[in-house]
Amino acid sequence: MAPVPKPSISHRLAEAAVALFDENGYDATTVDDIAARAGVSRSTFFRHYHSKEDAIFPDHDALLARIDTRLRASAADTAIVAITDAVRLVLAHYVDDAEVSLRRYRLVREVPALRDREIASVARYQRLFREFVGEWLGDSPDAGLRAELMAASVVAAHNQVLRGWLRAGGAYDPFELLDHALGYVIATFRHLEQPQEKGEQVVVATFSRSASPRAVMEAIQAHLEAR
Amino acid sequence: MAPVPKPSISHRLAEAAVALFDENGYDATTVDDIAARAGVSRSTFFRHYHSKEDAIFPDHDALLARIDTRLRASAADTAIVAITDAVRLVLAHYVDDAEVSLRRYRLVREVPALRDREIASVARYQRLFREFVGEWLGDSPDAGLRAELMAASVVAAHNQVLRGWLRAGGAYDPFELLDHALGYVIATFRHLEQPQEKGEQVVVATFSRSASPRAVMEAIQAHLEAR
DNA sequence: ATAAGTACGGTACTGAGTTCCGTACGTTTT
DNA sequence: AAAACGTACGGAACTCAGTACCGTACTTAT
Repeated sequence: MAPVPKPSISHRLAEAAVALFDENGYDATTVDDIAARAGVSRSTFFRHYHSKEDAIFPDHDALLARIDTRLRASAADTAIVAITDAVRLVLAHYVDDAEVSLRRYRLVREVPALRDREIASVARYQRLFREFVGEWLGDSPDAGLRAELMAASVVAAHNQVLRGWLRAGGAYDPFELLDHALGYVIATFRHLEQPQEKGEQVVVATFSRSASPRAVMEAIQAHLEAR
Repeated sequence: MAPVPKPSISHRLAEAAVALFDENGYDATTVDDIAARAGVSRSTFFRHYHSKEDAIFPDHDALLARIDTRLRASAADTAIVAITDAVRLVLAHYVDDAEVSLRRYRLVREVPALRDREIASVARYQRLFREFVGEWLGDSPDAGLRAELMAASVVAAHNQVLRGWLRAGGAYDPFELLDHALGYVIATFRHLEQPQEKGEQVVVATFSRSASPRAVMEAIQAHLEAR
């Protein structure tokens, strides 16, 4: 006999949860309702998901693990590539399941408890990036601060692109925007990281055309003294 | 008669909560315990705090309101000053009540529910900064992205300084470190904001001394075409 | 065939949070 | 002074999330 394509109980529970949340709202839906709709008992629900919220965020842990291995698999000189790849991995995770992502987005936007949960999840990604960047920067001066800023910026860039895509109903390909945003971030920190190797570079500055020669000279002098 | 210095019920409840959380842990402390210790009923607790967690974060709303008014009270050309002031306000709020902040930090670090709550609170500050910076930037290109990045960076800088201070047990004055971190952030974005007035500026670039003339020419051409 | 492991159902319990009612106290109105 | 009113608290009853425990069916290894 052809094996019946029996969907796993976890999937049935997740589907039941989303459907009921859509129909009746999050608060008005009890775990009993979800379990009943999925055709299982309440006990079974809590065996598959540790909480009612978990039924909507079933995959953050798995994705975090993938990000972690991706980051650890990179050499020091490809850290930026690794981070870019990792962020692209996260965005792809949403885009690949656009249907689910959009439904969840509408839900998360309305239910404070879910929004807080989402924010907490994002913080875990940020923490992962921070630790990775921290190791990458080693014990250079301000390494902790720079790691924090880079991680926050990378995550913020991703979130900005993702939110725009979600608000637009997933109507376009967000990866070019992501590359643009990440390029922005990388350019930002390249400016800051470059002074590290200043001895190897030509010092350059930008001035208004209207600036007086004297102001230009003062700025150059200030810059030379500051390095 | 001299009026007895009767502490408000809210204060008594907060003190009772913190004391019990310290003694028996967060999960092992029930709302009944807190109310009993404060000498009131369970009903009264929930009239003063909407949840058990609220008893530890009694002041985020008030601080958010202060930040909001501080930001709105600033003109466009002093936006950076306003943000710096606002962040300093937040840090001061922790430093002024060092005792409470440190106790809460130890607690929040151990209880996942409280940690998530704290993260969610931070996100609200970030949202406030983002909206402010967004209005400040108007509809310049990439305004949304830049606002997101600036807000995230400012908050990250603050958190990095605050966490270091908390980990050190509040043993030093963190405001110089905050100024340093914020200076870092401001310098970062100053580099990026300058190209805004590109029409009024001389286009300049930085190259390695080892770069071939051909590579330099290609980069310049790419830049000119991109603007 | 027996033993062990796993997955599910069912029951009972704790505790957070809500709703509603009653009451005491102080303030205003007439 | 008496009545009307608003406010703050106590208390009871309720819903529901989450946990602990036990029993049972079904599968797999030995």
